[in-house]
Amino acid sequence: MEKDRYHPKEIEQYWYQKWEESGCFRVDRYDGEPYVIVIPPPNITGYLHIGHALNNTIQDILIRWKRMQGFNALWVPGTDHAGIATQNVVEKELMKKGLSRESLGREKFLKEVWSWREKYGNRIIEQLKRLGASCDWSRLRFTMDENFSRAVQTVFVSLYEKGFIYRGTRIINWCPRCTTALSDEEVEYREEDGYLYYLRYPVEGNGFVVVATTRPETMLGDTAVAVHPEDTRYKGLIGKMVNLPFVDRLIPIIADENVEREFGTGAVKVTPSHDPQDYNIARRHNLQFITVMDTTGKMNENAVDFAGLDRFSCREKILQQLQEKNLVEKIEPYTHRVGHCYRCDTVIEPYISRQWFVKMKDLSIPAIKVVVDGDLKFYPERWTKVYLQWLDNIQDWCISRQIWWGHRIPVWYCANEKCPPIVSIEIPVVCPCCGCDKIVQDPDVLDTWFSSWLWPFAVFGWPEKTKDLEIFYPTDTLVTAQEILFFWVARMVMAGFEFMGEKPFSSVYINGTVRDETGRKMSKSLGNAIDPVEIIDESGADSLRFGLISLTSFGQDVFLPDKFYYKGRNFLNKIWNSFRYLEILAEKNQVNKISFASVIENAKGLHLQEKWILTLLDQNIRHICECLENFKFNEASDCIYEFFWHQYCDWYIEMSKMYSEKDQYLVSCVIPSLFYVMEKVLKLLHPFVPFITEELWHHLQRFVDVDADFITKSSWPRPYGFNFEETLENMEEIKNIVIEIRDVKTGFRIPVNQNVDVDYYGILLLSNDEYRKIVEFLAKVKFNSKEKNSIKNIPDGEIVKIWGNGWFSMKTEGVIDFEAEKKKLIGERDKIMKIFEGVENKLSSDKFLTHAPEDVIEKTKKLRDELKYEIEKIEKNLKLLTREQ
RNA sequence: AGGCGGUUAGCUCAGUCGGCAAGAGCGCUUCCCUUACAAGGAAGAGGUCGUGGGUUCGAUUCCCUCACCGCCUACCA
Repeated sequence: MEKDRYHPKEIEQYWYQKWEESGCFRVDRYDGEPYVIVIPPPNITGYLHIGHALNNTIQDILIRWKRMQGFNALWVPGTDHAGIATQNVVEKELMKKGLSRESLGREKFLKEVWSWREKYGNRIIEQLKRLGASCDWSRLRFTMDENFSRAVQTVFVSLYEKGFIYRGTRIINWCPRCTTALSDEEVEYREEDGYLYYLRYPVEGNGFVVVATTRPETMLGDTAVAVHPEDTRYKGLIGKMVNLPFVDRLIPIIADENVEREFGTGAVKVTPSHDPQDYNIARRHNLQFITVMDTTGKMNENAVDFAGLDRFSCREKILQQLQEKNLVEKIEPYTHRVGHCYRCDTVIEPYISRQWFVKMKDLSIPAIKVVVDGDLKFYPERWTKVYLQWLDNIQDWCISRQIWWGHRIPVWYCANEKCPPIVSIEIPVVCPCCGCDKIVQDPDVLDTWFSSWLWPFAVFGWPEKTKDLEIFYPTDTLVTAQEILFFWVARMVMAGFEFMGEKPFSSVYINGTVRDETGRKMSKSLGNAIDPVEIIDESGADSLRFGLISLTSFGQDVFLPDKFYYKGRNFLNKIWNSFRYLEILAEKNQVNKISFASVIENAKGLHLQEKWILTLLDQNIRHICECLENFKFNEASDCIYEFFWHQYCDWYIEMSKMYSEKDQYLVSCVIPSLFYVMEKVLKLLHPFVPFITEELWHHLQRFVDVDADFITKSSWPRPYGFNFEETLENMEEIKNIVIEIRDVKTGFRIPVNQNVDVDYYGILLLSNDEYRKIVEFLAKVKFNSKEKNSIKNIPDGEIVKIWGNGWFSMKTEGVIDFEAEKKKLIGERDKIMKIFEGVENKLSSDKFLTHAPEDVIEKTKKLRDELKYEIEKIEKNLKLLTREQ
């Protein structure tokens, strides 16, 4: 261990491999209390992005912590087949080779996808390993595994038989690029600048009715014009017919209460096949449904002269021709929300189509109840409301997708159209209704989320009644991102109750979203992403993890600055080097086997600094535990950071340097204490920075008997019960006087390191030999006790400082800049004076004294005294400065 | 249109169940390559805690108003 700088690269690789080889994360027992997390399965097309890094670091912290606490801690990993996304990726690959999905045909295409998956599907899994994720990889699952397919089929059939799944012709969201239906959740709405076009429709007989629309091309499919029944402007028109331009179709003017009188002209064109509201109007009024586009967004034969045009070119052309016919009243700029496909960003087309749906209302009931009853909790709590709101307004779920990659819908249709669909897990040979063998399977596959929602139990083998399922379901904590609360979390809860009769997890921690400096979500497509893998390459996963955790508080979004991981990186280096110090110290003093037992036995005989650091350690252990229990990860990491760096390293380690080599106390108490605290800190840090702590754990074993061969398998620290409260105050005072002396040295250009003589009188702390020696060592001074009155004989060129009821003085280098010092002191005094006056006022107020609680009054009085003392001290120093004593 | 979050040091963020002389990391200033660590050490500078009200002995913290930023829901063509 010769390097003076921590190099994580080889170390991280080495230990991950060792952990896996040694089965550190594998759960192969069913005894003990389980603690289970199922991973939000990343897409097989995915790369690790910063959001994954945060999400999985949190899960890893929880699972490592629980594992060390002795739980039978299982983290189940896996990937999602991501139907549309994966199919798109593979199609793009094929395109490069001049091939297409259609040219290959279904079977060959699926073969291609599987082989793509074999090749790249575990890329993100490997990246998770680099992050340090301690999943049980022997349980790695994939949503297209055989057992998973079985689960999906079972669920489909079961819901169908219960009447929850039905097939219907509805208006759905259609992506003309992916040529598939999407669920409502898969559409992303964005504000876009468009136009509101006011079109004149000739009314049969005479005149026009003007309708406003953002999508003029849909007019070809209009089958009515609707107005509000109470709208006086149009009352006379209701029941009349309009002659629809281009298609030469007579359509009625109807009255419907859902028409907003204030919007546009108050008259709305009705296109039942291409608009959800119009669809509803049409059903109420028995209107005709005319589809004017094909599945790729091109106008079809119903669009007469416009057939074959893309929907957007058609828009232009129609406008042009309408203008030529003088049928455009006006065009207004208009900002509206346009739906886009969440996988390819193409503008969604509302489209009438026959699809499979799940009725969600009944399924949502237990999912609502469990949260209302408080048996399933969200952290932060505010997500409860979002979740419940969505469930309260839940709509039927469109689950069929017109793609090939995914779980094929287990439904067959008989050639005889009168026979009902055959819904079955097993592949049917003949139609059970008519007995003929002319049956074909539904060509569609199911929504990817129709498999994901089974994740918490399907990963354990459901519908088989496995031991895993029995022991590990329900799971404990789900850690996920806000954006899949509806897609996934809510649906998992519903599925959990429906198929397992029990909630799938009891806590849901929603981690914050990582955004860039403009507040946008970080994503690869936006090109604003920080690549976590690059950070791991450069500074190690531990740095990344620590930096992320310490920057993101309880479920709060974060704008990540670049170099955010420097905090972690520097911290690791500090840990590394402090450990090196311990090693060198132990070696120098020829200490091989360090036992802490005798130190504990003799704890009362310890010196101030040992009592102090051990007491602080216990306090911190308690606090960190509390933080973790409440998902306050940043508070926990900051707490260890502060304790380790600014107490242990800055003060305790420094104090250990005051002993000469092989000093009896150093060997028997100081070194054991140094190692004891180090051991506990490594354990406390392990969930956050697993690699470096594992590495050092093995160095530690040269000196200390530890409780496990891997730190990963060691036990979580508990406070021993050191409770030397009184040392805290003494140490604070020692620190304060050391800082004061250093300040004086710095102020008067004495090298902090230079040992100087300091005369003093009346400083109580220094009358204790032990304490005085500590101060002398840390501040690099030699104290000489003086008489009270000798303050009068201090020669020029020496600076005097008041401390407590006494003073100390030291020679300065060269000439003292009295004016500068005076200015500084006056500035300080005035600042404190202001605060003092405020406190005085408070204490002279009867209202304060009668209303405020006792302890606050006491505290305030104490503060006043301290401030008063500070002011007096500064004034005395001012006097001394000009030797006016 | 509703709902939710945010507004604290130059930057990124903590914090406060109301009682601090308001914190951290980075950045900045001065000094130091002191035998664990320059990815370091020592000493500093820097904020009237978004606006305006209210409650209170006391508000950065609680309530209301407004402003700005962001997110999520919603059938206004």
